[in-house]
Amino acid sequence: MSADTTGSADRPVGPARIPDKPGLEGLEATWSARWQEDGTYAFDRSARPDRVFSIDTPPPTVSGSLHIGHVFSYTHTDAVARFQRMRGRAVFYPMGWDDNGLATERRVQNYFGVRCDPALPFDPGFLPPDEPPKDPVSISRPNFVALCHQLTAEDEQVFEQLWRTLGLSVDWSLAYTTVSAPAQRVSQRSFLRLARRGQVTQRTAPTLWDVDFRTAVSQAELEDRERPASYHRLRFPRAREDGAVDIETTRPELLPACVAVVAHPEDDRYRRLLGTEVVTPLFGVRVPVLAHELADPDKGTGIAMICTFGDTTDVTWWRELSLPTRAIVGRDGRLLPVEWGAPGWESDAPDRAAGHYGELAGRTVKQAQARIVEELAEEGALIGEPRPITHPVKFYERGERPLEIVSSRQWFVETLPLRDRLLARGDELHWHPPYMAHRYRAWVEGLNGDWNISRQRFFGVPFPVWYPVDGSGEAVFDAPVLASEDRLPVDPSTDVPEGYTEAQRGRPGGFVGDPDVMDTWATSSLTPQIAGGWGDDPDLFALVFPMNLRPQAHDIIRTWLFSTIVRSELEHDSLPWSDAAISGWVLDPDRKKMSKSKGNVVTPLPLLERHGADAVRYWAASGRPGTDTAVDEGQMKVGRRLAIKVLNASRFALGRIATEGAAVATPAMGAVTAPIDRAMLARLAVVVEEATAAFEEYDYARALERTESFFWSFCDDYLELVKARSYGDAGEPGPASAQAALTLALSALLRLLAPITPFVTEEVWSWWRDGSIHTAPWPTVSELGPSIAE
RNA sequence: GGGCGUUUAGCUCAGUUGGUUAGAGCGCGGCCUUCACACGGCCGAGGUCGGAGGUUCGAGUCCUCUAGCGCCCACCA
Repeated sequence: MSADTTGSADRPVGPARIPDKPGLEGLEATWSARWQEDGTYAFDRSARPDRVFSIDTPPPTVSGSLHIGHVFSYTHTDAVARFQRMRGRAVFYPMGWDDNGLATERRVQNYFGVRCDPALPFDPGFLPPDEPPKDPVSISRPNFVALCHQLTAEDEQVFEQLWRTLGLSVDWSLAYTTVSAPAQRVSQRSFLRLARRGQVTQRTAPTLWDVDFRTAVSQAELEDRERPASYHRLRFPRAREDGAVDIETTRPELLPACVAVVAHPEDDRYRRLLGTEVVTPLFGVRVPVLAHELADPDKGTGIAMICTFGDTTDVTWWRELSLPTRAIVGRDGRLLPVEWGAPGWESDAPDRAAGHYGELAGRTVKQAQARIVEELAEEGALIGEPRPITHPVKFYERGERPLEIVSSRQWFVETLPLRDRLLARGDELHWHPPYMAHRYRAWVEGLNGDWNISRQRFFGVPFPVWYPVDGSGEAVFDAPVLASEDRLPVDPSTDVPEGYTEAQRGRPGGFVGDPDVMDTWATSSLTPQIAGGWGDDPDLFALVFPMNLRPQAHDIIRTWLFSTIVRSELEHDSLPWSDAAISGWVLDPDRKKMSKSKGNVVTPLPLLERHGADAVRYWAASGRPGTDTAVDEGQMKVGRRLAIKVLNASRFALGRIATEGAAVATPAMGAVTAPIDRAMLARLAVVVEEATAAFEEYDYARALERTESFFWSFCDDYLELVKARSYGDAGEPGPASAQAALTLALSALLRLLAPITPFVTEEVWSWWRDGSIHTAPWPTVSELGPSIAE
């Protein structure tokens, strides 16, 4: 910065600092640099705990570009942070980057044209190709992870620059990333503590599985998509009696995995069949006819085939009816080989079963379905034509093919036993707006399984766990060796458990590392602990935790907000924060949801360049809490006009109240004598009260609306009157009262607007005041004069 | 199937315990370039507040029912 910023005492005061033609251009660069230099937003660690206001800032995923939705919700948080800071709070406002996880892997794959092959050895001299080649280059896991770190570091620079341009008042010295060593340490420490208390356990269980990414996913990452399907009516002969039952299914390819059929206990059509057996067509497998409440008499023929596993209902039936497992879908989504006649695969006609199944094995489920329908038709087991329907199918939210359910070994956080406690925490949390609490409650009440935190991926926080290898070379998964907390973070693929040497890796009598990484939410759910230095900086953590505010958008209530409450409940027996402020979505100008596939994503940088940060912030702050808001350049133009008005009105007002070469003095109490001035200040006092109350409830939009409304009438009416009075019209009160009132009003108005439009208000403040407006005290009614409050 | 939100001027939205002729901005029409502001100012037209019923002296605001839109959740036979 130039010399005039080095010390306020040397700067000229009064009107000399006011430019002749004030403008908005360049304010972002000037003031963001100045704030950084002055440490304007630095967290004061010496503050008493009750003076701290801590914010659990959402760490944006850096694998991709920021879109306007980020600008929208981060502006809301920033406005609240600025208000609290001016209220005298020591604001703990960090920024995090979520660089951990599958999103980063995908970006690295596309950006560099590489693919991770964990079987390859590390290549210390590897350099990525200049241009992504047509066929991806296979590289080792350590090389792949290095590229992930490299690219996310570059992305983070770009993001930080955007946030500075937007004017976020974060303390950049507190920045963290979710894949950094400290974050991994926190994540692994929490995992180990849960594991030692039995709150995270490992088990082999039916797992939601994405066959393209070849990883488990959790319930929170599911979404339903409407997909076409067909009811196929299959005829199952009875095993010992004459007759048959017809069963409709949309997944005939799972017939070889059928382990039972099920009807509702009250369904008279099937009651007499309960306890008997039927035989699967083609495969000749005898399966029992069972009763279960979940069987819906109105769906299909009212009797359903239970397969391991076609959907989550199958899992429920399989578990509650204690059924055997006949798994046929592999991790790649293709049908596994099966030895018909072997234990578990008994058949009345094993050779025939093997013949039919031979047509299916190795095919994808889709191909297998087409083939088995032909076989069923040839056998005469398919009754009538398949009947097309449309129904909801579960997908991984990032996936392209329907999820399968495969049995696999995974780590689970035991969330189901916590349900009641989690509901109580949801009631305890202050939601803004309050109705957002319903989404959390609906989610917790609908939980149907524990939280699977294992992912069969590469870039993420590894499990700090090894397994002994027995004499025959098999890993003993039931006897995990947990890392000790004092050596975290560890990577079990390169670090060695205590008591072993690297030479024993993978050898009989030796050990193997857990190959998986944690779900990205397993780490993101610890952002209050990561940002607060849990375990590493106990004084800081005690100061900031539990945090005051979790700001986030409503789409991740079931993931981030929920999982953060789970972790805090298990680790600290408390809420992680007292308040949650939930932002809406940004819609495109036609009020459609933005998505990459639709190509309607709006990027913020051109808008910031065109309208200025204050204007974009104004648009964002006009969107009420929790309300979906359309991108509206018209609103940004209004914001820009407001910012320009602030410049010009302030220039005019300061020209009236300052004298050449002298500072603008704070008016003496009682200096405002004229009724018109007192009336204006009285109205302003109401605005101060309303804006303060609104901000305290995180309603930045109401605060802005009240302030802005007053500001325009102040300009249009009051300033015009002052103009007339100052020009010496007869019979008007003298200028002293007007000058005092102008001073008080301008000062208060600038501070009321400062959380929303930080650049222009700081600029004007600098014309006549020392120090930053953003650390100036929030306006009060009493400062406007002793009698105004009445 | 259950739940939440929303419906006010052509458009985007305010309207906080029910109270005089329902507000703003954009857009539209008109006027104004003299000393804060043309990246501007001023003036104007424009709404039976989704629909039906109810409570009340009085309803955009409260209650019941109902319709449209959006979203969340739910076991996909």
